[in-house]
Amino acid sequence: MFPDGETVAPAVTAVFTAVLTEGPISRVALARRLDLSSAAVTKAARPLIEMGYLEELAATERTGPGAGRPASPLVIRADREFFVGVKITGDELIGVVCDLGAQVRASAHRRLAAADLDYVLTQLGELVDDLLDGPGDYRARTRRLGLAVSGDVDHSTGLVRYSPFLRWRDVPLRERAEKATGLTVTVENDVKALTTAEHWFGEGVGAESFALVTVGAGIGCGLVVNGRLVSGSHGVAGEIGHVGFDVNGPACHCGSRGCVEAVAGTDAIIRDAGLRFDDAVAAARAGDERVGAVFARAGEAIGCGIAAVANLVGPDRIVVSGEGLSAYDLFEPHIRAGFQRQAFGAAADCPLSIRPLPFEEWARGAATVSIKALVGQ
Amino acid sequence: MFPDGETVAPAVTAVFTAVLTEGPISRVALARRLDLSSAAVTKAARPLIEMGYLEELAATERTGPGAGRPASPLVIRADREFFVGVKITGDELIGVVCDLGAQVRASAHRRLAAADLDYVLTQLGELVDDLLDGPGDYRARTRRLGLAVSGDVDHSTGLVRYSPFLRWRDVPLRERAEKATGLTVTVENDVKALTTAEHWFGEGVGAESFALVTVGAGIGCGLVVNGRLVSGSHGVAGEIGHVGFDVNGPACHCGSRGCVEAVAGTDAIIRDAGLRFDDAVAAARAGDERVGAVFARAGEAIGCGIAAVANLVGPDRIVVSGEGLSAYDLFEPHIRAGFQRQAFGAAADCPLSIRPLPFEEWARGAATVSIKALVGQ
DNA sequence: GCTCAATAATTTCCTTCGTCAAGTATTGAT
DNA sequence: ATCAATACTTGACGAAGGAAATTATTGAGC
Repeated sequence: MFPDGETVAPAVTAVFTAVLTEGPISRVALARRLDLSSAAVTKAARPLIEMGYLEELAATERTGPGAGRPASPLVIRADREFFVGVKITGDELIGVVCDLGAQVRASAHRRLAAADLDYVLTQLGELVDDLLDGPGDYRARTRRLGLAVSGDVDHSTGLVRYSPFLRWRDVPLRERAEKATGLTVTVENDVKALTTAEHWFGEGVGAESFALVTVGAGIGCGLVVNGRLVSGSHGVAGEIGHVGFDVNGPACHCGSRGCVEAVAGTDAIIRDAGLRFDDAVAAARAGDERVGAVFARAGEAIGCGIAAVANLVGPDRIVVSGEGLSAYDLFEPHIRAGFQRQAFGAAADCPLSIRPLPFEEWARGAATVSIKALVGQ
Repeated sequence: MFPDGETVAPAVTAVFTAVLTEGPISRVALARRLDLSSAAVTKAARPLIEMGYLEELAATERTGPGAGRPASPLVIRADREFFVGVKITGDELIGVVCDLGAQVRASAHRRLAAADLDYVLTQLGELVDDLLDGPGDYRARTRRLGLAVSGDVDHSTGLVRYSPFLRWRDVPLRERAEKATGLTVTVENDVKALTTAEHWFGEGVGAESFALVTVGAGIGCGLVVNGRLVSGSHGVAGEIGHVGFDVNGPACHCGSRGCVEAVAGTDAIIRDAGLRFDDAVAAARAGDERVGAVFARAGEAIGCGIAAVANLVGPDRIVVSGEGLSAYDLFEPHIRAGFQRQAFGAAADCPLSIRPLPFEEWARGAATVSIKALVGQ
């Protein structure tokens, strides 16, 4: 962690993380929040301020009775350090530079003509150079790169065990990418990266448990329980797309029938509508009832899958997003209906945010993972 | 914790818990397991031995190369302290006395003529007295009572928020039961209690993540993720019974259709077989194909529900149990088939233990919760 | 303006916990 | 016997937080 890999006290990590995700926040508030003495917070904050990661904000408006010394809230110095995040897909690299507050400062992408490792690494190196040496002069203050890859990824070793889209097996991606870029690299599964981003910097802030559902070609889910990301012991977790919806439904590529993904994945919609995805969206928007019903059923299936998550782990809040939600307007009410139908008891009260995914969000997730690595988590 | 509520060092708790669940185990092995120095283990073990909770076993067979001082494994002194566990149902109290190793030493039960709190507490007091003052002389070495109740229970305050079967709402059960019995009381949801029992003393030992599925009138599920029990922020978690199975299936009491419970709960089987549950079991065993198909479909639905858990959280292992599994032979193959069908990728490799639930197991779960409370968790 | 109560932050001192490194204990092999 | 190997114990030390006193900064009341 931090400039030269020194280990730091737990309280320092805790304070940094809390300011990062919940700042600006005063020392007393931190002490309450983290169950520490205010003395401990003062001590933990000092080195962070000295290293330039935090700064004190001028006291602003008061909250309490009105008497007493006003708090001096701590905030991140967002431009203290920058982070590169790159999402690697089968045919494209999407890269961003984020500041410490996970705000996107620059972005770039490259089409990939192939998926073989050496070629991808060359392209990655060039993409990172483009980002860091372009306008903004980020190079000097950037040490870390986060990579987001779909599939089975061992975050702790940086090994890509298996990525179907890239057709990679047991690729030591961290090691190779560090050589190719000269940066300290962190590798994570793409959905988990996005989940972390949303948990630390998005709508999941402060949640003890949280779920992020991505809707697209596949339907996935990242899970935070008891404040920690769920990994799944066999490398499988969050496969909401293969929760059952209709035993008698259409065959799924997984071998079963009627999985959520077999009803609501992009391919399923193309199949049921008999149109390309964009055309189906257009038709439904134009009022085609038959195609509209396809989206309705798909949305309902997604909602039922989400309800399964709510029923099983009971998260504080759920965010639904993904490139499939470019057709947000067609899905949204049906996702909610499916969720309400299937959520049991108080699970139905779980707040559900449904919204399309901004471009670059996946790459921002990758950058977030490298911020998390800086903090040492 | 411990004789007089003193707080103890984290390492002491860790060592005690590890010996409890994984003993006999030597100090070096504990040090490796808990990522502590062997010196720390020595220091943590000492007070536990002095208080009589642990003892040293004579060194037995050797494992390594053969040279070197043999290890002296630490074990629990199971009879150091006893724990009462009582499962409270709408019409019965089932109580056990367990030793520190969660072995049942005595058991008793009482039918309940009503479910009103004062009456139940009176009966509870008498049941506890029967257990402690009967043969075995447990009274002197028993300080704790664990209570398992179905429904929404706040474990930390001992408040029963809502229990449908008992028709209790916001009952301060811990407080009242402590007055009625003179013991230190811990209250927990019944499925969570059973899950803890299995995680600490049963087939879940050593698992970082673990699921226990109970099959009966309702179908429930307890979940351990990252070593911690999952609570669910709205008091809902583990509602595997209301995972979707068949959109077009029979109406469920929850308002949806085709939930696992609506197909595989005891009531559903009675409905579909047109017979009382026991008669249906007999008919299926006698080869009645129509009734056999009812069990087959029910088992498959349960298997799909379990697969949803495996797909979403990827536990190290899953145990399926419950009073419904008195018809174990009829369910088992179909549960496995449904699971295999719906489990995605590596999730299908998750070990599945399916077995009927011994009588008293629920009460043993309640006792386990009080053991956990002793250890301070 | 001065004093006081209220709240925030800091300082100083101290306890606690766990590590390190050195030592003791107990074995099998030569 | 001696030695290597492994298990455990001891005592000195250091890092991390807590408690309580102290300083800082405000508004309210006079």
